[in-house]
Amino acid sequence: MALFLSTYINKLDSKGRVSVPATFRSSLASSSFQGIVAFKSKSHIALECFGMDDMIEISKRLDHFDLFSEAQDDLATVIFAESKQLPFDGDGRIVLPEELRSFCNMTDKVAFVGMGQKFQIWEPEALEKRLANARDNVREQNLTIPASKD
Amino acid sequence: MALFLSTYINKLDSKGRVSVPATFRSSLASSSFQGIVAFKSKSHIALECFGMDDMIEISKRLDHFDLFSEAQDDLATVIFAESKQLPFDGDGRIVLPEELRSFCNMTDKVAFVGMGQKFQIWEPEALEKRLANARDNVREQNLTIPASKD
DNA sequence: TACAATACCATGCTATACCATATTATACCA
DNA sequence: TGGTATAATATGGTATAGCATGGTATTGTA
Repeated sequence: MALFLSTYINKLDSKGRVSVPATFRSSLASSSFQGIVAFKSKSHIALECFGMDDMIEISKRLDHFDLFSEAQDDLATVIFAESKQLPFDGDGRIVLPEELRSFCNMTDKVAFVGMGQKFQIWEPEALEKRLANARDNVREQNLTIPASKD
Repeated sequence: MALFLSTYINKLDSKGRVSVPATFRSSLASSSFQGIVAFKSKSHIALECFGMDDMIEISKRLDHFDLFSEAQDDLATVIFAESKQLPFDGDGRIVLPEELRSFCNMTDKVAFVGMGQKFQIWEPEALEKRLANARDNVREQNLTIPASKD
């Protein structure tokens, strides 16, 4: 199973290209598509990123709804219509489309943030603020990780 | 497995021709028919599109209704009788028949909208409204992807 | 024979595949 | 433990192939 850890900051070139951290790429090596799938986060000014296999998994779960039901339609629209398929080039880079870059206010550098099964891409300064905020939330609410169900 | 992702806007020429996005075509490469199947959506001013292999799959699902029940008959009529088989030309284009274009109020551009196992074709401005609507529905009803059953 | 549908061809553009360099991290050896 | 060699990674630039698009020819049909 793919597991994305740690944070890496890489450079965005004039064409919107950026190297995906090598450790993230190796997590996706066995995927059916050499690249990532990205879409705008619903809760942050950032991009949510998955491997293609996870998107297929999501698609299968949606099959539990009736094919033309409203819920199925709304979810599929939000998730799939607004996502972008970003293939690796020969050197492990992706091209971040202008639309996604401007949504995140990205200029010359971006941060890849491991989140376990998925990862996010942030404008580095926005990420700093978010991290400080997340630390506060964890401290104030004494958030903990649930015990294993095994 | 074929998965349709993202949204692409392509030009409709004077003969009603339009390029199917290359990524969608490659999802259909292994299909038994080189082209798509399209029919008018029941819930939107848009076209629902599948590969031929998925139409066969839908047909199997309909078998779960009683063979001569009203529901089965209605659905089968709407989906199969009113659907059009649109073959690719040598350059990966389809011809959208006048009847389907006018149903969607299409003029010079159309949007191909990935929905996972299917895709839709929209008049671009109508799509914008639909996207906003889908986002609202998901937020208001707290729709989420069902958890895995594993 | 006239019309419409479809197959075929031609072109500009853009995405991406390729190559070349710089930089960093790692491994090896003293 | 420290320094150096080496390999992997990140980055920058260029060439090319594929794609979207426009047009023409040919076939079938009424």
